[in-house]
Amino acid sequence: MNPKIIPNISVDCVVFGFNIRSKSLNVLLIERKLKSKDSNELIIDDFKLTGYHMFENETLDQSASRVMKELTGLDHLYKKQFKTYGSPNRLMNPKDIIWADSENFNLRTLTVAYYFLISTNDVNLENRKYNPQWFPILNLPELGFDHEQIIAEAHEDLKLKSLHEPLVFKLLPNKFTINELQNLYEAVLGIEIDNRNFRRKVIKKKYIIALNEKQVGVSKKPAQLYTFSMDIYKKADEKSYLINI
Amino acid sequence: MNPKIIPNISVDCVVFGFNIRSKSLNVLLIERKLKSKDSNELIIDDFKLTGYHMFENETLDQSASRVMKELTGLDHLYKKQFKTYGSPNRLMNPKDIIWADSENFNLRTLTVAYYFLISTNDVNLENRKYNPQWFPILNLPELGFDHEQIIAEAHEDLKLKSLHEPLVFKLLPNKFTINELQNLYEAVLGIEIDNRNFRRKVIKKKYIIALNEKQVGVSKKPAQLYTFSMDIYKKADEKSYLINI
DNA sequence: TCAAAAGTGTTCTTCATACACCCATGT
DNA sequence: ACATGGGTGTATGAAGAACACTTTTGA
Repeated sequence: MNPKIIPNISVDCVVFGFNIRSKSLNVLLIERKLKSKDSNELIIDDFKLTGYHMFENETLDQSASRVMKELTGLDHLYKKQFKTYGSPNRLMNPKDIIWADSENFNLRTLTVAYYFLISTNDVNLENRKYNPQWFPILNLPELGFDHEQIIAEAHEDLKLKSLHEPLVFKLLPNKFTINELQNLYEAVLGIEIDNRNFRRKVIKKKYIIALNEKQVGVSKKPAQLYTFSMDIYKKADEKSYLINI
Repeated sequence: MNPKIIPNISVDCVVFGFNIRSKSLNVLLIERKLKSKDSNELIIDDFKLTGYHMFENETLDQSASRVMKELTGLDHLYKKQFKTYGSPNRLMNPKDIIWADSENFNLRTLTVAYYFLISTNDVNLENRKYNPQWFPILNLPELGFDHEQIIAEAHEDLKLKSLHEPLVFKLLPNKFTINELQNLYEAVLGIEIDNRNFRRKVIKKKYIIALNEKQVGVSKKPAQLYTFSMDIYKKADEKSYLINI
């Protein structure tokens, strides 16, 4: 038996992936293509986020995880519900109307948006349904629906949260170098950071642990590897209430 | 013509009000009462947030503002959509089921939660429909549905945001004293702050402006009044990217 | 004159900031 | 040997943290 769909509620997933080599923060998108019935001409050819309708018997978090698993094959990723979009005219541009018509879905759909964090290293996108592709957040293609806005707001939330929670480690492999962490902060926040000051600050933290390991397979001086311990972080409970208004 | 209701989508409003005199952060609640059909005995007697179904032709923000206006008579208040609740069993305790039955509403309802910020000074709750009442956030009564959780998560979001945005001024009257601002921070964050250090820090900010006015009608030394200028705040654009992990 | 809250200074320590060169490694 | 990115130290100034008493006012 198929689960019953809730027709006017969907989830959309903004998947953020940090690429260590290109040092860029990326978003995972899928193609939205539609050919005209008569002329066989492409009348829609852009990209969109992955999403799907919610089922009757699942929570919002479960809906999001389900969509994500179908997209990447991965489970148990970090996810954050960050905003819900429900304007009656959020899907009112001509392409969106044609698309909704062809897919037979309700234009008065409310969508609950999540973002997911992952290291692009940890995903294999080959041979996946929907053919998902990474795009740098600073160089996104044309997007359908209100997905450009959704991505922008996800990014804002990610920035804010990154400043206070150890979120960014979800965007790195388990083992990482200090410079990779710095590149990540620079990509997420869109700022430049002084390397010496950054190292000093990071190395001082007890929950960032130097491993007895170095990078392998690099054609230069291999860097020291570190890991992040959530346990130690939680115990330390470094709630520094810096009122920063 | 009546607007058409979307039966499975609602908004709920957490109204935070700071009370200058009691120095406490409060939440606005309404009674949930139901009498048994036979015995005339109260079978439900607790409190809940205000909320209502969304209409077909409005945005989520409009729904929230509408509910809020009906509750307090006030318009154009600061509001923030912070989370959406959609678990299939979020309304599964016996009282909730009885209530839903009596009110004839769908238990599989997704609710989009907002919080509002206001100074209790600026609201007059007398003779309002629903008889709303303020409760200190540290001393809430028994709450129906999942509203205790919703309030807790609203408070968490408010705490986090208060550290980085000039949100708290929405909880004060236009003119306020330094000590009132300090009491507010203490109530919102649940911390104690050193008065001398706090004054020094606050007075240094250009967007906190000393007025040529003092408190009136107090039976002690009247305090200097200040106001917050959003314009100056925005221009200053003090985005100090203190990474605080 | 008293009660109540407003207002005020200093020291110490920590942390952010700015800045430029040598080092270790694989090729 | 060389190219590449890894790794290091110091000085200055700003701001946080700790701490107790005097002042002003209305009643």
